[in-house]
Amino acid sequence: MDITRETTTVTTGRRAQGERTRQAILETAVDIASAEGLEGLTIGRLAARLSMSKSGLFAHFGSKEDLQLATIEAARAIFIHEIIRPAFEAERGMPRLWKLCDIWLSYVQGGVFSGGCFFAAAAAEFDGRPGPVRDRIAEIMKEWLDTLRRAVVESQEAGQMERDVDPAQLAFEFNSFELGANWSFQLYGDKQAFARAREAILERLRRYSTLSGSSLLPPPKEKRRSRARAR
Amino acid sequence: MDITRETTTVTTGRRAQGERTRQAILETAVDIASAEGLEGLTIGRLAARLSMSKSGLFAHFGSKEDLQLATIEAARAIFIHEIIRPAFEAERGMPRLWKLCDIWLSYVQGGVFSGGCFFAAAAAEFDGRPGPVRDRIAEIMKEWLDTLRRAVVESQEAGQMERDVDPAQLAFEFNSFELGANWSFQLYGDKQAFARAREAILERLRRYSTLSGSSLLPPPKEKRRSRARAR
DNA sequence: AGTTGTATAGCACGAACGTTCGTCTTAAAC
DNA sequence: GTTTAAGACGAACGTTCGTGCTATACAACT
Repeated sequence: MDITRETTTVTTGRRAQGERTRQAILETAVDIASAEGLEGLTIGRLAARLSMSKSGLFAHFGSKEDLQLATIEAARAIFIHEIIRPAFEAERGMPRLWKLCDIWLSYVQGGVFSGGCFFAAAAAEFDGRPGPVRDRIAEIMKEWLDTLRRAVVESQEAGQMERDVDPAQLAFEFNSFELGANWSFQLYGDKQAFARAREAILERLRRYSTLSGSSLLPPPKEKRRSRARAR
Repeated sequence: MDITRETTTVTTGRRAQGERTRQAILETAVDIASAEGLEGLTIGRLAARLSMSKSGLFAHFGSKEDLQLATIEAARAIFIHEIIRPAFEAERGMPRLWKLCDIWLSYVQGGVFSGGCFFAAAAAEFDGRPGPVRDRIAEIMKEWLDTLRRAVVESQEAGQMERDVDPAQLAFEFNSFELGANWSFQLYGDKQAFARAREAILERLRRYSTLSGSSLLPPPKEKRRSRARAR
């Protein structure tokens, strides 16, 4: 409560230009980083894209690492705003679980970040470089995995999913499908990968559902066979 | 045979020295690249690790891109030697399909490359940078995906797997599990991820198997369970 | 013995990197 | 109207990058 008031007081009372510029920088930074990586996110390139001087831009962050960390936070905010929040408007349980996966796939497909999933790329880039950046990425991805796992648990608690399903196992599998779809799309431009991921996820949701023909999930595709032939 | 003698004898000929050095360079290059990425694979660092001069090393390759491409080929050779070849010793059909997945997981777990799967890392790094390097990586990963898909088809032809399974779909799912396990292990050091991937793959193989309780696959539960707990 | 060709080293280059510094502008505070 | 400080700038730092040129050590062949 105090914090929000504090920030508004500062921004309106004092010159708001600094924070506004910083925000514009981070917006561009997220875009560059998702395509070129957090290391390819260069201060010079960033400054050029924003028609700023390197030094003027750099003054907003104490170091390159700080810039990377701030960029990660900005990407997390977008992720929460674009995926978590809308998915949580769905009813707790299987609908929410499905919507989490569905929206995630849509957000990669729709190109919210031009380089695919920001965190998948960042994780692959930094998984071998210890430090605060890697730690923060790992934390955020664990948040996501935990959100999936909790949605599975809640599905079971709501009596919508069989109880002998291991939530962590299912979360692992769903996350893997998303990584797989992202990988296939980024490397081959293969849009069909999203359909494959959705099919894999839905197949499992239906199989573990306690309600046969549940209206909690979208209706099954008609002839899966004929579609598979056309390739 | 010759190689052991070669190392002891210096008089193998000046002309053979070049290729031998080149091979030693690539061996180290693959290791560095798997951990630091193909861009982090720096000529200076590589030369330092090998106690060579930058220029002397550089002379073996016309450009950095050539070095990257040569490193990719070296990694592919290792991949074929360590995974494809031993898996193809298994009987064509489900045993081979399973062994492909199983060995892949073992090879990441065993740390053949210190940065996890070389190609998963390279694909993530280059998926947004057009050029020969990216193209070659995409080709090689397609080879792998195709190997999986063909193993599925052969399982069906051998009458071991239900025919209404879409081979490309199953290959996508298995590849996703492998990417997921690699991701989880690299980011969290989570060895349990390999057990999860194996469980997911085996579950599907058993479900689609035409032979219930098939001896073509490892037996369910038992040791794998207790092993998964010990972490 | 002298020539030739290969393998490596030495050195320097231009560019780009992250970073620091001093300076100018300008809106707000007094 | 003067003072203050935030914000942006240009120049330069030292380092590392990839990449050329040139020289040398040595095996092979004439």
